[in-house]
Formats: sequence, structure tokens, C-alpha cells
Amino acid sequence: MDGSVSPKLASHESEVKPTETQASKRRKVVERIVVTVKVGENGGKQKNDGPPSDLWSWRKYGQKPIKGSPYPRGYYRCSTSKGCSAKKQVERCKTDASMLIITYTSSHNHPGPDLDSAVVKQSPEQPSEDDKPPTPKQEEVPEVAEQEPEEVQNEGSKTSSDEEASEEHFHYLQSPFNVIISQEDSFMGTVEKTHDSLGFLLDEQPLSCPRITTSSTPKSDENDFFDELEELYPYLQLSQVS
DNA sequence: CGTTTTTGACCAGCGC
DNA sequence: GCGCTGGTCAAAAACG
Repeated sequence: MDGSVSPKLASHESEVKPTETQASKRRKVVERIVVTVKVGENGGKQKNDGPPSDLWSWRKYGQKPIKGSPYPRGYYRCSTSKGCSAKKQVERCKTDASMLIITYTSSHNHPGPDLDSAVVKQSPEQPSEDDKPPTPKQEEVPEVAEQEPEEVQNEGSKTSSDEEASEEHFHYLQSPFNVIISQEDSFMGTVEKTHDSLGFLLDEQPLSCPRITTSSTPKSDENDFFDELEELYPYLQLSQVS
């Protein structure tokens, strides 16, 4: 964004909008689940961008080019429910265009379009919520805590190479494409790997995919991370878009 | 007609 | 203190 756009507003606008929505925690430390989806199909054309998402509907609300990556990053929001604060960021790996880095933020506050009957078990009513009721939730939604006893089963279907020391944090799922759920820290381990692989087209940063700078990530959060992962497991497994 | 996508601009946090 | 990057909102257009 430093080679074409010229954000030089003439300030001829009326005035800034007094409507202070809620932008106060931009770069805060929120729960972030990084899911690396490898779509190694289609020989040449990579028309698979968002399809590999979950069962929820996502509405794109923005897209911006990331420094260090030739590919832009797309910002999606849950369109299933207006009060849902679930967000998702989709970007392609700098080294592998067939690798999609999906970062999930926040959680859904409503049952999925498929697992609704398995989640509904707390709200006695609430038939519709067209305007987000005064219910300050979104953070602690202990629902969807138990799924099937069987979860992920190592399927030795690695990509092709690399990944060996970070297996502890990485989880390979059985899907049309390789889904790798990891944490910020986990990525750090991959950085050196990828960094070693490339080294001829890097301009400033060795990599941008794992460039997730999360400072505060206490152990408590770790549990939270995995806790949510459990929820995603069944969802990811169901997702199948070729 | 409704919903979603696209593009531009602004704001806020972080780095230097 | 200034500059840069990342993230979100808003308005308009396109598509179903």
C-alpha cells in the first residue's frame, strides 16, 4: 500500500462521524485460532478461496494487502447472525499460494446451520434476534462442549515434507485438503523452516504468514485455544469443498 | 428487492 | 513525535 494509494484527504468532508461504534480494542489480545488449509488441487488455477470455510456463512467486510505477502488478506464476518461477533481472516501463504491461512477470531453466539439441534440447550426462548439483545455474552459460551468421542486421528497424510518438531502443536485433520490447526507459538517453529526454504524473494521479512505477534498469551489462554479447537474439529471435518 | 461484494478512507496500536 | 501497518466501517455496485 505504499506504492499506489495516496491517502491525501482534502478534508473537505463534513466531519468525522460522531457515532463511536465500538472500535476500542483493535490490536487487542483476543482468541485467535490459526488454521492452515492446504488446497492442493486444481492444477494451476486456485479458485478455491473461501469455500473451505465452515458451515457458517461469512460476509466479506474488507480486504487489504499485507506487507511482505504478494497476496491480500480478506476479512470476513459471520453473516448468519447479526449479533455474532465471529470473524475470520483468510490469506494465502507467501511461499505456497495453495496454502490458505485462516485465522478465526471470537466465537459464534448461535448454533450452526447444522449442529443447531445439538447446541440448543440453554436459552429457553429467544426465537429471533434481529438486533442483538442486551446480552453481554460472546466470551464465555460454554455450549458445544461435547461432541463425538472420536476426534482427530493421525492419518499420516502429511503434505510432502517438513513439519516434524511442531507436530506437538499441529493437528492434522482428515479432509479433502490438509487442515492444520495451530497456535501462534506453534507457527514460530515453522518460521525457521519456511525461512530456510526461501531466501531469494524475501524483501524485508522472511515470512508473513507466521508473523503473528502475540505478546500476552498466558497458559490459561492455551486451554482456551484448545477448548475452542475441539469445537472446530467436528466442523472442519464436515467441511468438504472440492 | 435483498444480500453480498468491492473499494476507499479513517482510525488505532506499535515501532522507531 | 512521526510513520507504518493492520483492521474496520461506510457507501456504492453487482449479483441472485
